[in-house]
Amino acid sequence: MLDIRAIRNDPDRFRTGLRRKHADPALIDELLAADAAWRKALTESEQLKSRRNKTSEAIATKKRQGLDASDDIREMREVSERIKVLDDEVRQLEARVQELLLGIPNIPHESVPDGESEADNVVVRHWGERPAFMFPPRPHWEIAQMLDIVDFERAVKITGSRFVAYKGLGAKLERALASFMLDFHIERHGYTEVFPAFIANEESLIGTGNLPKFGEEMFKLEGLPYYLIPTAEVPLTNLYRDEILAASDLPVLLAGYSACFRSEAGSAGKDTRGLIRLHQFQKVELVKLVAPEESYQALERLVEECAAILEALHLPYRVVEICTGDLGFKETKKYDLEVWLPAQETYREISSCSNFEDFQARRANLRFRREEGAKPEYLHTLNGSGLAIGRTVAAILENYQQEDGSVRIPDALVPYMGVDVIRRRDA
RNA sequence: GGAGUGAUGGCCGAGUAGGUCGAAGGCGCUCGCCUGCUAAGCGAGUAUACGCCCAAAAGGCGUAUCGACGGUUCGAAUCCGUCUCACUCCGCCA
Repeated sequence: MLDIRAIRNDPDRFRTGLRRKHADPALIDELLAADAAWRKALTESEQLKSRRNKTSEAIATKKRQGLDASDDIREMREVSERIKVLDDEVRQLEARVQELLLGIPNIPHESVPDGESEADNVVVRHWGERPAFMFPPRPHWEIAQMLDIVDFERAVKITGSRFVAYKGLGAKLERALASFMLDFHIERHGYTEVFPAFIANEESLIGTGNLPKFGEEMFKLEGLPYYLIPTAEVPLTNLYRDEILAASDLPVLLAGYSACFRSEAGSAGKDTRGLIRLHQFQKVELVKLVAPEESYQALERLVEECAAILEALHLPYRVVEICTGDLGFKETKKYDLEVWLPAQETYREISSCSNFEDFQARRANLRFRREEGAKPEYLHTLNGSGLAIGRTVAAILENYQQEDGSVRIPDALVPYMGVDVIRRRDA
């Protein structure tokens, strides 16, 4: 949520920001109109209330002195009627302002490269060497099927398409990756592990910016104001909702493992095979709550922390800076980490690291005090996937595959797997 | 799921035959005094949000807030209704 006062003071800055993001700058004018109407009604109502308060006191005084106050009472009866009508109006206008405010996207940071679409994103750097195969590399779903570590067909019986069941060493690989990533971030980067609920209420989803605009992308529980979380970002960011932290509490660094549920996945008919695009996947998510002046440095650091996992697993990747046109609803700046998938000969997003500045903090009322007695200020929130586990499995299967169909386990993962290679049962 | 109790300021806790209650008192905190140091003691201060005035800060004015929403009333922390949450007991359960 943007700062309404900042918008009143300098609407052009926000119109420009929205234009850069290819959002409609007229949203600002609509908001300002509603805001002006709200303030007008509010002022009128408050003036009447002031009058009523004074007169009510006068009535009390008169009655105590045994004087007649019926004229005042008759008059205030009318004033109160008018107040009731006005307050209805005020409530509606205020709700309108709030609704508009919740629907306006965040504006890009000045450092974000301009661009129309995904095609204009900027590759910042590459890491690692792509494996050279002496045979045509197989796509990960073929490898998984050959090794019998993911059951694509049977899983459909349980729920439907776009769900899978990991089996045997595939299931263990999922589990190993989750443990490995969590341990890595906790031990090396100072995160605190949080194991959150996978169901969140509407307030939480408004807090992170998933509601009110993106309800269609989530699974909602029937008859309840609850949703399956689309990412652990939701519970982690909301953990301190409506709280005022001390400056000494910052930065808050949270690492959480969760299943993530996305109802939109697959609607475009892309990535119909394999582990890339599913209605449920697991992910280790990193969330940072930081002082405003530190958030951009924290973002760079976050990218490195997520990249460190890929490096530990020796998976080639590149870092992409997202341009203004491809930036999402709530972020001011975003980097994607894309891992190399040899069978598709392409880089695929495996992590997304964003700064939201105070956009989520306003919605979730996340504040801190610089010092005892100081006025509370909104803090800045960031998050990054560290990493998406299904896509990491896919990347390991494809990058570590061998000609006979077996897959080596990255050294860093061997202690967690207990084996250094996954072979076919009949091999 | 059943029964009951409760919800007041950073915390504890008064206040219900409706009016001068943003709300006693205590604790905590801040500043000052006192004190060889600490503690104690003494004094003063100590909520938040929003709107308006002001170029802005300082400041001033106003409104709202005693779980939430709605009602009664000229006027509600106090009366009525609905809801939410917390706690206790019982039942069920991994």
